[in-house]
Amino acid sequence: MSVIDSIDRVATPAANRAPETAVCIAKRERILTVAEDLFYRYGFPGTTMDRICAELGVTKPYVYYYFRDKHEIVETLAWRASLACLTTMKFPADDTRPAHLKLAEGLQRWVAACVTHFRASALAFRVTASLRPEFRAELRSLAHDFYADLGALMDESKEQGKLSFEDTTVTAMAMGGVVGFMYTWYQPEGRLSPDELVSRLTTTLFKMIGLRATPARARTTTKKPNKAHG
Amino acid sequence: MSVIDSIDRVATPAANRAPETAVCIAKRERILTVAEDLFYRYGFPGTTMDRICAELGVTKPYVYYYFRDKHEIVETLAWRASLACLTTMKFPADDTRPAHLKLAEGLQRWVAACVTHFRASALAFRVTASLRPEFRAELRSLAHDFYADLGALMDESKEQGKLSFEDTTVTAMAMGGVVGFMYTWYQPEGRLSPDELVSRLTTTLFKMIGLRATPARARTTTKKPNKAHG
DNA sequence: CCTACCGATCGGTAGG
DNA sequence: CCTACCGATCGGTAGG
Repeated sequence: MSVIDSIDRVATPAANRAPETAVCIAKRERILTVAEDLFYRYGFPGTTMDRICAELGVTKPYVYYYFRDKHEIVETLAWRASLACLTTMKFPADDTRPAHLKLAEGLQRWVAACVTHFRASALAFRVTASLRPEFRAELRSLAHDFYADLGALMDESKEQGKLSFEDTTVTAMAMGGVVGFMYTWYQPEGRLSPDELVSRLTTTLFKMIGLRATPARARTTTKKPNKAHG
Repeated sequence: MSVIDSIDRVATPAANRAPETAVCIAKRERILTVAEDLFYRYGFPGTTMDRICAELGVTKPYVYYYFRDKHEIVETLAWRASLACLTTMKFPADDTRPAHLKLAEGLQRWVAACVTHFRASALAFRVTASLRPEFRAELRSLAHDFYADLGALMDESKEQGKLSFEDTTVTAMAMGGVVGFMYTWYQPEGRLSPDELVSRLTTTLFKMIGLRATPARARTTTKKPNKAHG
């Protein structure tokens, strides 16, 4: 998969920098975790390298050992999230189920991925202007492929009489708004649990295309431990 | 209306600066037009005052004569757009139509306003981190009131058996995503005319809440002359 | 209404 | 001798 290859191109440190030992990877991930939260809260220009370092309790050369520059950090985050969200409409070649069943599963996965990665996926939209043009083009390409897959499944299901909607493109974009805009209002500690939110949003998407099916049980990958544990 | 009052507080120059003559207002508007396009394309931090001045063919003191600082420009733009989009669910006290008819009209107006102001409304979402906290709070308050009105109309219509949806808040937020996310994909010179886009998006919103009504003829206020003229 | 210029702060990197 | 890291400071540019 060329798509899977490209994550390494962005996310893997160059040979002359941090090696890929378990310790280095862990430190690298810690930087990413802190940066993700700061970028989400204060935006890309509003987050200084000094702030990231302060939050980590380290100095700048520490961070610059693991990342070439500030852009490599935000691009790694945005790329991971985009990859997680925008490959959910791909199915193996030997998957011969009818289109509307694949679509139902894909939409469910899409929503779940967007809920899980809502912080980082916000980056892909909000900091667009701060991203390098080449990287923006890659994100656009990823999104383009996703909407092509989504539109194809929608059209095929519609031809088979399983869906009802007016305009494929506008409806697909409208669905993109439903999940893509979530970062403006979603609060992980809010009224709904991640799984409940996924379920309700998936139901909404189904309704938008006239898909009559019950969403399967949601499965989100929450990094933080659940509140029920405390 | 306290809401209408507040536009002056933000948009009107202070007394010790530019007077409100027709010429001054026109110059001010020209700055806003140029800035809106640049902010939309390059973001708030990515748009330098030098760039705005270069685009206008003036020097910085010219711009600083009409605006106190960079923030006043972006806040004027964001406030106008937000006001236009987020007061569409308000109706006169003597409007005694059933809730679902008001809702249909309100949704239509909302979509039309978002299409018309898509550049500036993008600011309200994308440059959030760059806005002054007090101004962000005012935008949030405006949005809060809007969703309160929207939710009330939705609930009332639902009680009267005119609508079908699962969760009021999630559905309202999902609709917000449909129109709010438009700035990421809408191209004014694209396949659909503004009116066609408004019509299709309104249809999508109606479908999300099970509202069975035909959207009225769209009316968008496009500032640029239509292509059909050329 | 312009030229010239400031205080402050940014991302990134030198030597040790 | 290498890695991982520190204190100090660089050049360049932002808003004003």
